[in-house]
Amino acid sequence: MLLFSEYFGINKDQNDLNFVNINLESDNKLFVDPRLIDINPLFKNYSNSISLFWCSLLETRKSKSFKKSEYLLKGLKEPKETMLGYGNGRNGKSIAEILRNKLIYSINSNENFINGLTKSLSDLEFFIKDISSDRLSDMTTKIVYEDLILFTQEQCVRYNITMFYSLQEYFDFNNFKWINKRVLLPHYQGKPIVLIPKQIVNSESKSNRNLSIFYRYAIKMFVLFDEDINKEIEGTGKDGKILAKDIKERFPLTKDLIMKWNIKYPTLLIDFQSNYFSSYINCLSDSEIVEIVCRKKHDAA
DNA sequence: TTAGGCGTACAGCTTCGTAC
DNA sequence: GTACGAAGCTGTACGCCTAA
Repeated sequence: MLLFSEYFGINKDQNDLNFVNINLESDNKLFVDPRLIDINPLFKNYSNSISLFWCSLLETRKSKSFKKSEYLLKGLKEPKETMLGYGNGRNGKSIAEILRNKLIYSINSNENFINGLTKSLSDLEFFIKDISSDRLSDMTTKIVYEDLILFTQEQCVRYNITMFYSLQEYFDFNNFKWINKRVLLPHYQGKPIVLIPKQIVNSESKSNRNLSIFYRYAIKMFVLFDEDINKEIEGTGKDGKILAKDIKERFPLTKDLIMKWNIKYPTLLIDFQSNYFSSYINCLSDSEIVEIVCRKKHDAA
């Protein structure tokens, strides 16, 4: 294991660094979480960029501009330079290559998007199959890539790290275009590195539990009180009371189901995010980040 | 054929409800 | 008030599908 700080001669621990002190020799199972960006005022710029990008994507649906949708999504390739997520560097699959058509189809046909029941990019993971923490992280990273490059350059200046020019693609919000530009970045084995602020990353387990939490909330706060649905179910509780487990058995968790419930209960997602989910959105501690980055040491052994 | 990535099942822990 | 069982929550491991 070779940490970024070790390679570049920074004599500091994760607690003293503003960025994720990545392991340069393998993947770091950390994910950029757009919800952490939204709640942290330090990253207002990032949050604005994500909102703007998301609104533009929805706008292409209204104007039926499929080519523009394709254009916006084509730049959301896996950012290998961050070395976060699954399998960076070898067989990483980009959102642009695999899911572009599915995303465009969903945005144009899914009632949750058509009727404005989804408010942000992060909601994609609830309603579109094959979109989970990793791809959401990739998309978010690419949308705010210019800011991340600037952040990396600031850190390099602070710690006196030599940077080299490399060609990087990012979204230019002034002209609303993907552009390729030569930018200065630190290099490891000839490859550029982009640093990620430590306050916006989450762990694999925390990122992947969101759908389950939403499912449970929907049952507890909406489905259990839905007389139409309850007519179909035989309760196993005392005096035939319908329990959450009865609902779960009758309606196993799928993204299609979540999509249907969100249409059936139009306030479900808003209630969930404003009243309940906010308590689950916490950034990782320094020790948790270190544990995840160092865990790879054991996996690789 | 291999490995990444997602979905899901399950184990273990915590919380809640009921009976005494 | 306490003990015990049921239900709920969270983290993790595994299986399946798909792309390289």
